[in-house]
Amino acid sequence: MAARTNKTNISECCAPLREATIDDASAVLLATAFGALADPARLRLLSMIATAPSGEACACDLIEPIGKSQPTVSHHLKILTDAGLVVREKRGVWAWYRVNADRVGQLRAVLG
Amino acid sequence: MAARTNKTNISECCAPLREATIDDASAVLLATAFGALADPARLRLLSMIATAPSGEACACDLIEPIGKSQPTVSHHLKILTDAGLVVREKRGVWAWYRVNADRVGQLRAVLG
DNA sequence: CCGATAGATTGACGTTTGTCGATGTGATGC
DNA sequence: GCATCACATCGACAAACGTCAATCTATCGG
Repeated sequence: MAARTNKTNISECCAPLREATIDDASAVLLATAFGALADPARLRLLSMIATAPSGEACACDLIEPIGKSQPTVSHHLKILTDAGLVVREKRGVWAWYRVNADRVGQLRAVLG
Repeated sequence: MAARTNKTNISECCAPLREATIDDASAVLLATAFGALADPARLRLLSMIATAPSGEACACDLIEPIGKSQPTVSHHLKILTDAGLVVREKRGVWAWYRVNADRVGQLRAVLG
């Protein structure tokens, strides 16, 4: 329940790892976020969305290049969305995804 | 076997996700690396090693704060080591770990 | 040598994850 | 209304993962 409610709670827990020992609660949130990046298919999805000329990609164009079934791709896109790494917008019959640069930047900052 | 042999193969696959669609082979390597960060205990271990005053931490000092058994902590340290995120040096009876800043920077660059 | 200690390895376990086929939902076109 | 298409959700299953107790391997101090 309510995956959408707490998906952005990482907002204030992004001090670089080297600056302070991370507490357990923040570690759990960050681990979930990095977990979203811990799959080849999701990395390629994220990359394909990020490199789309218009800045957004239709789910319909992502299925075939990934080489997985439609439910599987939908599943991966949901994980990326729940992690806040991409944003979904439904337009008509199609679902369009674009990268949430802020969230990606937060994870990047943790490694800084 | 030979986890140490191929742990640095990610060296040349670190173009930012937004610059080019990542190929499958690189995605697998990167996913493994991010997977090493996808666990709360490992994030805290990495953080504790990174924040150690001397730049390195003894495994013996990492077990109690993590609150997991010695084999479990050893297992997590192995995953971090195999992913190239930390370097292990055995001195006498003790194992000392320090962060591999280059590798962390590579992952950071992928999110750049 | 011998006992003690640090840490890695093994084996077993419950849980989580990735995957797919089948089905559900909601918009589009006729 | 009805058929169709894009996508999400469900249910099932195998593989991978996190965990611990038990054991093995070095190293050090007597």
